[in-house]
Amino acid sequence: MKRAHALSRRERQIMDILYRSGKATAAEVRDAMPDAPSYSAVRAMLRILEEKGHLRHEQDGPRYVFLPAEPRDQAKRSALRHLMETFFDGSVEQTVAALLDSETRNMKPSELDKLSRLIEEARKKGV
Amino acid sequence: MKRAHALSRRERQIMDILYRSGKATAAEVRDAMPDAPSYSAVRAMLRILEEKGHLRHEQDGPRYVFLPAEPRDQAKRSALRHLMETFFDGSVEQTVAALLDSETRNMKPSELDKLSRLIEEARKKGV
DNA sequence: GAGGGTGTGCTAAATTTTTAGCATGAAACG
DNA sequence: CGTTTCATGCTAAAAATTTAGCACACCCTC
Repeated sequence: MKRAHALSRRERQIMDILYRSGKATAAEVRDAMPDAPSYSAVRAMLRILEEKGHLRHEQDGPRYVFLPAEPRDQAKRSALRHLMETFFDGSVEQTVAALLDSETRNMKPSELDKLSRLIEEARKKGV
Repeated sequence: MKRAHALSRRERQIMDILYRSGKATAAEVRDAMPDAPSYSAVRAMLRILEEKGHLRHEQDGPRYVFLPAEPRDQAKRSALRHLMETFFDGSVEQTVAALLDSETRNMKPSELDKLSRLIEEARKKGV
């Protein structure tokens, strides 16, 4: 995620698949696509993304397994920041509010407890 | 944000500018681009995005002002969900934790208070 | 050994995206 | 009024992206 808008449609899709799964073979990447082209088209795109420096490959037995070049933590941070700036005026509070607002129904009390704890810890750190 | 990977590089960039600012003229969209092409190239892209149904225009005096076709709240929700699924295994808790982790230094106690309140409200709603 | 399945490297063509310029109209200015 | 500036609609070409097929290699089974 070197620059927010450096990737094309299919490139973005492939990178998201890799971020979600951590790593994947070309066949796995292809299986994760709702609108998958041919196997060789997927491989060609993976090669291009590697040339561009967005991902790398490792040998896994007879085949390659692909991983994002950028550490996941870093990519997370960038993605979060970009989302906040695009939709929430850069505000953590607004972002969290939207998260809680849209997902409340699915959260257990224990999860809410955890969040409270996280906030307490953040309070200590911030002082 | 009809489908997570429907937009190309420049299309994505333009939609993000519109979501960020709410609405913009072609000149304003262009000014917001770090790597802006010509004015007429920007207008051409805006026209294409409108044909595809992603945005609409209104007359504002002598010029058009462009707005996302999708309500901002809806787009927010979609974007949040997509981010959570891509980077946080779909977990609100993990997402919030990452937010707090990376932004703690910038948050005032009053903002943390507000978050605590939000969680309390979420707790009530969820029961 | 032959055939089938799976994998890679590479190439080029098809397709999509992006770009910019032209023609025209309206408004502002001297 | 003439000129300049700003705006739109439109077109086509340049550029980028995406696609798929070929040649080859390796492995397994019969």
